[in-house]
Amino acid sequence: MALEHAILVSLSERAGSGYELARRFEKSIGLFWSATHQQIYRVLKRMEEAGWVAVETVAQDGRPAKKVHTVSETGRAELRRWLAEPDASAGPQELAVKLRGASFGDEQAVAEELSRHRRAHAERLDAYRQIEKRDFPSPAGLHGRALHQYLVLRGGIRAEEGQVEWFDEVLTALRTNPAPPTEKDAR
Amino acid sequence: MALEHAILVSLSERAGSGYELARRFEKSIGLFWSATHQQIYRVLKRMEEAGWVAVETVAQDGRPAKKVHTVSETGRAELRRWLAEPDASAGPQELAVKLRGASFGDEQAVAEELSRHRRAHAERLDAYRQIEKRDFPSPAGLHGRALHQYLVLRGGIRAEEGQVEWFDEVLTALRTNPAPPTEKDAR
DNA sequence: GGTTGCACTGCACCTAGTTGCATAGCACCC
DNA sequence: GGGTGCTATGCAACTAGGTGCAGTGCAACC
Repeated sequence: MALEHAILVSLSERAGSGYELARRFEKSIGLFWSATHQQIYRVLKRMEEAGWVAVETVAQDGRPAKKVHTVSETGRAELRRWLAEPDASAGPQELAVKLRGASFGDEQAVAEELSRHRRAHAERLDAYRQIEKRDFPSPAGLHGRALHQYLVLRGGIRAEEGQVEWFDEVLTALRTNPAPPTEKDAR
Repeated sequence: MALEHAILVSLSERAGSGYELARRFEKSIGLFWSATHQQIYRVLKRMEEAGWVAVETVAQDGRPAKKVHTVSETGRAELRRWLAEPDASAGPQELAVKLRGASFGDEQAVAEELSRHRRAHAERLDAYRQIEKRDFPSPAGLHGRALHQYLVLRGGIRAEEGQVEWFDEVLTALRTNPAPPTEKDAR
């Protein structure tokens, strides 16, 4: 599930402890991605060992000390790498994480990845529609098993339509309002 | 993921070997549910031990013998139980399996389960729309990080809209063309 | 006659992720 | 004085699922 990268995005937005991350994942990010504190602690440890994050223990009064994790330069590089890397098996959640993290890497590369996925979903949608035409030319009178199968197919069609429309909305918006050039680009 | 029940539905439609199931899951069912042959073999074994399926080894000429799995009365009972059982944590795939298998149990109970989920998705959609109104009152000029976050939220909204519309299509169709009464009901 | 591919089963190992529990101090309520 | 609940970390055990590999026998291709 590439939880590592979701955490990199979240920590890039704001440094935090495992506990804080767990709470963020319950809310904003967790609306479309769930992770228990256990999983987060384990992944954070792995990321620390890999040098993606730096850890600083911060004492607090009245509560246990927390370990604040900050993304290191190595981590930033890894995030940039992952953002630009094509991944045909990525699902909507992964793509949402990539989009959400696009400003920490190359927005244009993320747009291209989304464009590739748009094509794949459009093809699948087309395949579904052909099945619909072939197997259910007149769905009005269906009932029982055939109706159920038809309705499941309709669900697939609706899901793919929604996906494709979303990709179009995203790609249009990114083209209309691209990220401002960074200092690096300006040099 | 309740692979057991997806297999029960598939085997109820037609008895088959592990290999055949694996190929079905690549196609029709696998459009929205994937499973490797390994996982299927393991689950079939478990189901056999639980008495949900009966196994018959069928010799074939020119190819290895296959083990044809047939759903037993215990398995049919389990499927009926699962179909009627409310499950708040069920995702679209699980619900699609329930719908696809509805004719092997109580169609009305499945409709009620779908109706419950419709409500949950409608509530989540509402919550998303409020976030949209509050945090992005005028999205036209957004760019960079804020734009990315807005577009992810738009994805959530579109997904929930699509879900709710699908539930409505299904519930309307089931109400308009309900399953014909079974012999059991007629008694 | 050798390679490739398909049908069919299964073992062994690995990864990701969940659940249950433990610890520990403080705050707040009754 | 005791229960509940929050912040904060972590271990141990379990489940689900994927990957890699292996064997058998036939058919079809070149």
